[in-house]
Amino acid sequence: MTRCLNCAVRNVGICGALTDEQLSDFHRIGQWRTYQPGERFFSSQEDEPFVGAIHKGTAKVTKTLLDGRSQIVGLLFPPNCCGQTLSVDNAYLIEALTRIEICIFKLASFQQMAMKYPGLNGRLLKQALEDLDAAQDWMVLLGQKSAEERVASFFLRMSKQPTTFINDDINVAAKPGYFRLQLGRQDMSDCIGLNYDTVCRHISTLKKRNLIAFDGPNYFRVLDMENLVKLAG
Amino acid sequence: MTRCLNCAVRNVGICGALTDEQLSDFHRIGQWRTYQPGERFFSSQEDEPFVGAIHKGTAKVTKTLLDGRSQIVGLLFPPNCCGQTLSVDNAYLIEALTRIEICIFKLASFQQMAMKYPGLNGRLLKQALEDLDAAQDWMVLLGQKSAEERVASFFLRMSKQPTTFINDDINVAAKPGYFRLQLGRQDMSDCIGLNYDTVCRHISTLKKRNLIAFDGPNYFRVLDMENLVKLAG
DNA sequence: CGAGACATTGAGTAGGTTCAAAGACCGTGG
DNA sequence: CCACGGTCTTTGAACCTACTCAATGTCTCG
Repeated sequence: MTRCLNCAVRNVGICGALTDEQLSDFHRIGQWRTYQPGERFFSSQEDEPFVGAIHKGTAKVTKTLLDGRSQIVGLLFPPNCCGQTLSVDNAYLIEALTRIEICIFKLASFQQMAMKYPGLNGRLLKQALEDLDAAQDWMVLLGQKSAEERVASFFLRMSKQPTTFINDDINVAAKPGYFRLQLGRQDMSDCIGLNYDTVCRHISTLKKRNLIAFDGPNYFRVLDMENLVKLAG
Repeated sequence: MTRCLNCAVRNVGICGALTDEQLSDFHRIGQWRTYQPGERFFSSQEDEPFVGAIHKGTAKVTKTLLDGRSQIVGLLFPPNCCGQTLSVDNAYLIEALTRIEICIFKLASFQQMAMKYPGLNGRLLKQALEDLDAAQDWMVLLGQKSAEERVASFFLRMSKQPTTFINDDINVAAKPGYFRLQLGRQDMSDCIGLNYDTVCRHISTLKKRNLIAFDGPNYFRVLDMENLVKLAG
C-alpha cells in the first residue's frame, strides 16, 4: 500500500479517481508485476480477462495478419491502461519495449470495484476516448501521409511524449536534450506503415536537412521544430 | 416518449442500459433531430459539447489535413453514439451519408444522468472500446494491406454491416441480395487510403473475377465470400 | 578480435498515383 | 420523348514513390 501511495501515477491514472482510503481498498485486488524488454503480456487470447495500469516503461500493441505483416496499433506509456478490450475477434499482442512496471487486476474484480467507485469507469472511458482519438489521428497518417511526412510525424510524436525512465535505463548515457527512441527501426516501420529501408532513408534525409540529430541510433533531438512540423503535414 | 419506447435501438444502444421508467427520465433531456445526406453536424469545434445516439441512417467521421487530404476515420451506424470526444486538438467532422435520425443530449445533462444511472457510462465505455478495436483493425488495413486487399476488405466490412433503411431510401429499387453501398467512390477512397482511380480499378478487377457483382454503381452483392476473405488478407 | 544484431545506402522493380479522355447515369427542360 | 448538361465512374498511359534485394557499415558483447 505504501507502494501505491508513492506510485508515480498515483494521481493521473485510474487511481486518480480514488481517495487514499478508497485506494487502500482497491489496492487489495491489484498485483504488481515487472516485465523485461521483449516480454509479451496480455495477448488477447489470454486465459483470463484483465485490466492493467502501467506505472513505468513503454510497451507496444501489435496486430498481425496471417502472413506475418504486422502493424503497431498503439504505444503504452504511464499511466495508460491496457487489456480492457472486449473484442475477441482480432488478435493483438502487447510487448514490453523497455522494462515495464505494471499493476494488474482481474477484470471481474475490477468491475466489482467499478461498481463501488464509479469514478474508475469514468477514467477508463476518458482514456478509451483519448486512445480512440489518437488512433484516428494515426489513421490519417497511415492513410494519407507520404513516407517523409510519416517519419517526421513520428519524431514529433516521440518528442512530445513524456517518458519515464527506470533505474537501469541506459538513457543516462545520452547527451542532454536527446530523447530515447524506444523503438528500433523495425518497430518504427511497423508503427508508421513503411518499410525498414524506407524509414532509414528518410531518417537520413531529416538528419541531412538538420531537422533532427542523433547520438547513436536510438537517441535523437529535434533541431528545427518549426520545419519538422511543416514537414509532418 | 412513445417514440423512445418504439425506437429502433431501444434495447441495443445506450438506452438499453435503462428500464422503461428510467428511460422516461432520460428522454426529457434528449432532442430528436434529422439530417439530410451531405449535412454536417457535431464538428469538433462545435460551440457546445454533446452526445448523440443514431437510430437510423449512416454517417461518416472525417479528419482532414491542412492541405485538404482527408481520411474517413469512422462510420456511424445505429445504435452508435458520437460526439463524446474530449479531445480538442484535432478537428474532425461528421457528415450524414443517408438521411439520419439521431437523438442528442447536451454533454452536461448527459453526465448528470450518467451519475444517476451508471449503466449509461458502461455502455459508452463498451462502445468506445469497440470503436477503438475497429479503429485498430483499420490501422492494420491502412498500414499494411495492398490496394487489392483494401478494396476486398472494404466490401467485406460493408457486407457484414447490418444497415437500417429509412422510409424514402431508394434501396427498394435494388435487386434482392444486393447491399446498398452508402459511400461513393470518393468516400471509399478516403476510407481505405487510396486514390479514386485505384479504387475503381480494383473494383473492376473484383467484378471480373466474379467475387462481387454490381447493380448500378452503388448496389453490390458478394458472389464468392470465401475467396473475397482470402483476398482481404 | 570476431560474431551477431542492427542500421545505412545503392540499384532495379512494382504498385499506386496522376493526368486525361471517354463512358454511364440522372434530372431538367424543350 | 429525347436532347442536353452535370455529376459520377471507368479506363488507359506515363510517371514517381516506396518496396525489394543485396552489399556495406556500425555497434555491442563475449
